[in-house]
Amino acid sequence: MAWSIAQVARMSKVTSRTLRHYDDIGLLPPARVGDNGYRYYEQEQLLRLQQILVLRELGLGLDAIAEIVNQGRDRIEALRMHHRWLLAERDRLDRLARTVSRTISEVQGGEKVTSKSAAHWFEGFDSAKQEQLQQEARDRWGAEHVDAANKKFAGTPQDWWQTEGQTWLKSLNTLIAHIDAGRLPTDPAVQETIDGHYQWIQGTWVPNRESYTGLANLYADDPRFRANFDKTDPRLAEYLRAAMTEYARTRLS
Amino acid sequence: MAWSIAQVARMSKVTSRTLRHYDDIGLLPPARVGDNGYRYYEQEQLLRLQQILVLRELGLGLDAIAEIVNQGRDRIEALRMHHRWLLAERDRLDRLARTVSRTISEVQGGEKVTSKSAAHWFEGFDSAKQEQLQQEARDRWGAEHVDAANKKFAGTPQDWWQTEGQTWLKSLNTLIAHIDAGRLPTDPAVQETIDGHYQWIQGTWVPNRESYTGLANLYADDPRFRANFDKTDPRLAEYLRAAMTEYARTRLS
DNA sequence: GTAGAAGTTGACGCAACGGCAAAGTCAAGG
DNA sequence: CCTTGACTTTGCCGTTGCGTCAACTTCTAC
Repeated sequence: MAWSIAQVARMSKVTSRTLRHYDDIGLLPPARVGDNGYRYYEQEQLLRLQQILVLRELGLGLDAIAEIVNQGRDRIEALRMHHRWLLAERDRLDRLARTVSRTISEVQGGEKVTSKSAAHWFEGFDSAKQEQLQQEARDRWGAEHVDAANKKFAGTPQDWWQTEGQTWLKSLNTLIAHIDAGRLPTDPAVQETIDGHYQWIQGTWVPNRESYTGLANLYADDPRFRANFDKTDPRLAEYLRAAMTEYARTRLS
Repeated sequence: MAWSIAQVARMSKVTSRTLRHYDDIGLLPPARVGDNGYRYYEQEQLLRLQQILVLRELGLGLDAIAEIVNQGRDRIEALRMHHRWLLAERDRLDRLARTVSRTISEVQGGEKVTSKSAAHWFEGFDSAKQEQLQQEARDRWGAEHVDAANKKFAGTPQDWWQTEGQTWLKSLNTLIAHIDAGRLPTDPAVQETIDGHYQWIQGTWVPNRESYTGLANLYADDPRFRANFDKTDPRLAEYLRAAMTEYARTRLS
């Protein structure tokens, strides 16, 4: 079923002016615009609006919200991530309340304040920064193509590794050869190997500098990937991180 | 001890530019300005800054924050109020997280959405409004003069009622006479009686329209006051509320 | 047809800073 | 004393995300 702009505004407590603004900037286009020029919204738009409001609540700017909302391909995963962010923010507010409690005690105690104790007065105010959440989302979706490829073969990470992963293994063996030859991760030959990986990735995902760097960190830090790399060669994970990070820095924006 | 602006900025994670802005608008003047023109802050200012940051975190505008921070005369009470607001906000974020959890379940269930179910998607987004918190603070301080007068006599609310309250009781008896005479709360004679109350209050507190209205509501809604009014005459509380509200509307700004 | 509600677009203003420039002050080292 | 770099000042401009308002169109009920 479809809702008019006023109905959506009432449900969501967002003004119709804001909804139009979000349409203007492409953040939340309506499902359709009638012959009369009126906007009509469907379930898909309401779900998207909820995501927007969560991220707005968490203090993100609209450009960051657009990026996160637009790039998510698995809605359930996105919602789970938002849920986790909300719980983290809830816990931060709890910490804030505890900071105020502590202040009450100190003021009642009439103690002389020092630089050290005063610093405690501001614990919890340093909220999750836009960049941190944005980066986490990028890391998340950077890993998505791996999950998607894994799902495609309807198997476990080990299955992927034994099949599609063999292509990737060839690249890894090349990297190991680079290591044995004493080449730095920044060496042009190493970067060419990484470029092969980057071209391969583009089949399902086009990362930018930040998200490709995020993927590099994921390979090195996530136990699933780390275990496989270490099995092949214990030097590999960190070498790969350095090489991919360099590639992202010099060739991506 | 005194802190420079950069030291305060580092402790509080607020930029020095913002601290200067707060000085400019009178929200947070420094303890003193040195001969060199530099701002120096003391414990008092840090405590005030913490309050400002709490209220900012809760979404209040700076003008509302100024009002709340400036009017509080009992710091401990103010901090307790802020603590309570933070806990309420924390609980709201918890509700938001639950809303997202519910959405996850519904989307996974693939159910068709109705107007009724969609409305649940936005539960928790309606945060505490600036006006609500402002009003609560005004109510709080509106009641403060009663508490202060009560403390002055170092007794219980009943003590106050038996002593200073007798002056107040005379006004109430006049109001009861107005009721018996069938005069509406808006009647000029009634308003003159309320004016007597207003003049009496000014000994300890100068309310504006909103805070005097808040006091009217406090008298009618707070069990301590309500019980005393009902004891005198069951018609009194609501009549007083209406009369004081009218007085505030027509004579205060 | 009329009136009021609902919706549109466009434009302006506001709040709360962040960033930057220009200039002054301070402290340490030569 | 001079120099340098860190720290601080004031003033000004721009940004972001709306809220408000005006002028106009569309819809619905009487």
